Amino acid sequence: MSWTDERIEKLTKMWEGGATASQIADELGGVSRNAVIGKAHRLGLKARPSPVKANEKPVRPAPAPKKPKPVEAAPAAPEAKVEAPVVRAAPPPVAPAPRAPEPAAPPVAAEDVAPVAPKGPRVVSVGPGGFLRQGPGDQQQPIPPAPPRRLVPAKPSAEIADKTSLLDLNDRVCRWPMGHPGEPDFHFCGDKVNPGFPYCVEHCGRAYQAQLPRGARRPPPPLPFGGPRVR
DNA sequence: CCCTGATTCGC
DNA sequence: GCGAATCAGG
Repeated sequence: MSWTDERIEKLTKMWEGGATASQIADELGGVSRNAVIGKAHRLGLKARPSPVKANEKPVRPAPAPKKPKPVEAAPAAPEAKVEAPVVRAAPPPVAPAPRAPEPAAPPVAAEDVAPVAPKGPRVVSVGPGGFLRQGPGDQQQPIPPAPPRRLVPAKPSAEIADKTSLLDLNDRVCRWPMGHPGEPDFHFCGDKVNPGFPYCVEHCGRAYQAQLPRGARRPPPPLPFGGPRVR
């Protein structure tokens, strides 16, 4: 298989959409996960939460037992890089994993994104689109989490006709997935986004409150309404 | 073990 | 440029 423009485009969109290399690989077909990653890097679109890359260590002493690297003389500058904790709204995956076995724990790792003071009285804020946000003690009857995977299409009629495909995604349309990738009628919501968010108002309502279904959820995600997701 | 992405390097 | 092999963390 060769990297045609179409395949590259699909790879790019899925990669940026948060799909894993494996998902992309067997979605494209004919390529391995490694091929996808390799291509992604060559395209210059790396930079995504890597499980391995989280901590940045200048470790490069003896990685290759079989393929030693000849010379690497680089006196590392004694610069301790302290990454400021980046606060961002937690985005559910654009392309839900069809193979994910458990409905539990979709995207947000609480310790990942919650350097926020859990103090304060009732906090009820209103998002740009008008949807309400719950405060810490404000455990409103939790709407069932409803992770993106078991959604029934909200618009039964507009299935094939004007569905928003992966390639139709842009910064102005809602990226909420409807159905499962790979299925014939899989598409995205496609409504106009709630400004500043990757989803429309309706799905913002789901995306940003579904994360505290369990009673144990103490810290509600920071949710800076100023500017999540810069892109 | 499974998964993930990153990197290397022969082709 | 490509991707298997490998590494390394979760």
